[in-house]
Amino acid sequence: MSGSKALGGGAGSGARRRRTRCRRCQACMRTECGECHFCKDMKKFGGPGRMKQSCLQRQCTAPVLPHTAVCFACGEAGKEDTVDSEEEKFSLCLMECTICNEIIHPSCLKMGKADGIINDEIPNCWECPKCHKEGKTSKVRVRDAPRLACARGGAKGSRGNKIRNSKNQNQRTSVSSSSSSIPTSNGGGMASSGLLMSAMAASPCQPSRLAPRSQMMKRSPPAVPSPPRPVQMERHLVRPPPACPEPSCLLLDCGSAHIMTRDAWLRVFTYLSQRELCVCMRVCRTWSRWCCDKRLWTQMDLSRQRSITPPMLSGIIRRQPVSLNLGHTNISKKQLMWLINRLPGLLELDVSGCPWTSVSALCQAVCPCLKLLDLSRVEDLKDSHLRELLAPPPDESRAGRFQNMTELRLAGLDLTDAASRLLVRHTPHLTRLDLSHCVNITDQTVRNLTVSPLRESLTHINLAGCVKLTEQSVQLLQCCSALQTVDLRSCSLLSAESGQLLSFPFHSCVESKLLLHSSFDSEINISIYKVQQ
DNA sequence: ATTAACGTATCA
DNA sequence: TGATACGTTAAT
Repeated sequence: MSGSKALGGGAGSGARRRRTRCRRCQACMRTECGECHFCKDMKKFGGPGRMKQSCLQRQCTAPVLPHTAVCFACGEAGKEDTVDSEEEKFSLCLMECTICNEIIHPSCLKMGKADGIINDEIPNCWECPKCHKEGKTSKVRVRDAPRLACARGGAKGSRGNKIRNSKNQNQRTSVSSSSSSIPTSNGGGMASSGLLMSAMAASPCQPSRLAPRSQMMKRSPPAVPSPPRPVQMERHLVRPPPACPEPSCLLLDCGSAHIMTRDAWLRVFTYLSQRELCVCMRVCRTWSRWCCDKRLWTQMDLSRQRSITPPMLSGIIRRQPVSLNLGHTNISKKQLMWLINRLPGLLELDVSGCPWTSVSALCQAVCPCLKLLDLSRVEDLKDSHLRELLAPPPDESRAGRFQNMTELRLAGLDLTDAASRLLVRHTPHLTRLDLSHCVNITDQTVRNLTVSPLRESLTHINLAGCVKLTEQSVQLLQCCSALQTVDLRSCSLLSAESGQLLSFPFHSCVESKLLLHSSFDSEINISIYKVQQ
């Protein structure tokens, strides 16, 4: 059956309108990847065209009401473009209720608009005052979660179907995640709502109430107390915020705009820690939006968090970091897969100290942008796993999935010399390589690296604690023309003199330092640094 | 008329 | 329960 027949039983507004692309978000602006499951199904990519789904990289983050949508009360379209103030714009835009599906101008409501609960993640989406007053909120939240969540679809069919529908929705934003709801660390599927980042200690409020709307400078609690959180929280689609969160200024009680514009506030916010940003998010709805600006969250560090929770995951997606540290967490495979597939702009990922059973999620990920991957001390990571991770899938003759990686950290792994051949073959742009404390690698690894094109690109190499390395390695490293830093500390077979063999060949090298120190009486540690002016 | 793809039914 | 199929809607 089609979604068009999805009538709100007792909902009053009739057929639910199907949402459509905004055509403006980053996802909408992308071209089809041609590689994902859904692209491969498309006729244009040689598939049968049965699935009829959009490319996974092109999942709209802000699906809009169709432009044929009209107000249930007055029959007219959205008229927000005819006015200037935020307040008036809201009154005259079309809002779709996630519970009864009714689309209406808030100004056309007889009962007043202040008790509606706006869904910040999707344009023109709220729980209308009528439904809210009738107390439908929490019950519906559990059972009709799909519609609440993604503002698409949702026939009033059987309960089971509704749950499954939500899954379909979420699958659209993942490549191969087996779970659509936000996964819990134990692999379960329970999700929670909101932007909360409990990992960041402070919990930003869910700024979804209308009532404090005209008093945004005040730190005020929500005017309407939140309904008690249901035991099973809704599953929903997590969307990143727009690139420049609206509005552009704060409105004061008198109706004029506060002298500090969004851009000015954003400059102030750049001086705050992530913890402080979370506090600011509780001030008001506008600040909450502004503080979600991804420019404030380019780096997110959740390392050593005891558990990675669904709110943390949605918080990460909302902020779209460029650099993400998940080192030494208990993140599950499902969670990692869910995350990675929703962070198309991720450049740096740290999963050091996590179990390979979780990290193996990367084997199914599409992250062509990734520049830095830290796999140090990943539990049970072997050569074969590295091959699985770096090599292209067997059915494709194309390049590996980390072709553009420039920095790889493999410290403390149980790798052999075979691993270096994988690096040479599948990470051709590597400039920084950390193999420290890989105690099984030998001179052969250094030979493999230095006879390959990597010889020209490697600038930093860490071989500290590789106890099988001999002076041969030191000699081999001499032919690396771009090398700036070599760490050979704790290589117990190397003598102080062998360090001197490493004469840096580049002209820019003004000084090479040979640091000798001894952390253990029985061991000579050599560290050689090139110091550039 | 054509294309894209949403939302739900159904399969495995 | 995840994967797949497909009628139908929205845009052009």
